Amino acid sequence: MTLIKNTKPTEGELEILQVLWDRQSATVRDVHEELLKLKDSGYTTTLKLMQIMFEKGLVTRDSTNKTHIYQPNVSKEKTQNLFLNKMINTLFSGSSAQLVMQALGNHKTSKEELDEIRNYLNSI
Amino acid sequence: MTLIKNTKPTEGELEILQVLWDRQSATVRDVHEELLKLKDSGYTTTLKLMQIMFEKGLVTRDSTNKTHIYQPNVSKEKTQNLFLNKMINTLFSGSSAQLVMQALGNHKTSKEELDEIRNYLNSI
DNA sequence: ATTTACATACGAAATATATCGTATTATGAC
DNA sequence: GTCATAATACGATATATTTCGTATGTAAAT
Repeated sequence: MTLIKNTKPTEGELEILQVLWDRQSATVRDVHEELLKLKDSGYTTTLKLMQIMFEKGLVTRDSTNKTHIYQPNVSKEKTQNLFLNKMINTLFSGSSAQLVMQALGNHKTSKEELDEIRNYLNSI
Repeated sequence: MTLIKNTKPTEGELEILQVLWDRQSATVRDVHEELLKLKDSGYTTTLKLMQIMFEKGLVTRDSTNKTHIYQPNVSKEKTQNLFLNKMINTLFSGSSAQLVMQALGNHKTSKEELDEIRNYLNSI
């Protein structure tokens, strides 16, 4: 498969990326054990997914040793924006403000977080 | 199929729901014509999707006449929250504030919208 | 050297989703 | 009534994604 960037990761791929973003790098077993905390699945399932992600260019890996070591090859920020923009367009009529207010309104947000946002707003 | 609420709509289903939310109610042809502005696809594709959505309970329909009239059966707000929460959890470590700031930072947001958000923040 | 423990590779099945062709039916025009 | 038009129903195929079994390789322990 050709290395195509800006490809939207699937659900399963996102779960794996989460782990890689947290740890910087990890083996298939590392990732798999982390995923087991969330859901049941076989080891080879995780392996296969990570192999596919490698082919897609979503991750890199060091295969000098028997046990490969994987790293994310797309940034968390870029990926967040990819999904945010998609969502803003398909569910919020293209208005980020609408999304923001909806997000603030329905998820309990702490005073500290709200202050943080105010500061951020003023800095723009 | 059993009517299961709180089911996460698929991509295609979201596109259709968008149209229904805008218009309150619409025929398959109405929806299809709207979708054609976005992408190519056959009429029966749209039809089939809407039939499936009906079975899932995502939409209702009035079938007294030959041409059925469809209505959304899930609210836009509920659906927005479904996706927002999912996204906050899987991509923003559970922090809505993080999502909000990321959304404000990368999508161009107008002065007016920013003011609107400030007002909203103060009203909490 | 053989066994054991893990690792990768890879094909195939299972599942979810999207797409479309065709048969059938209803409606209105003639 | 017949024909043309347009709608639904439904099965089949296509595509994407996930899951797993099995073969195989490698390294360490015995």
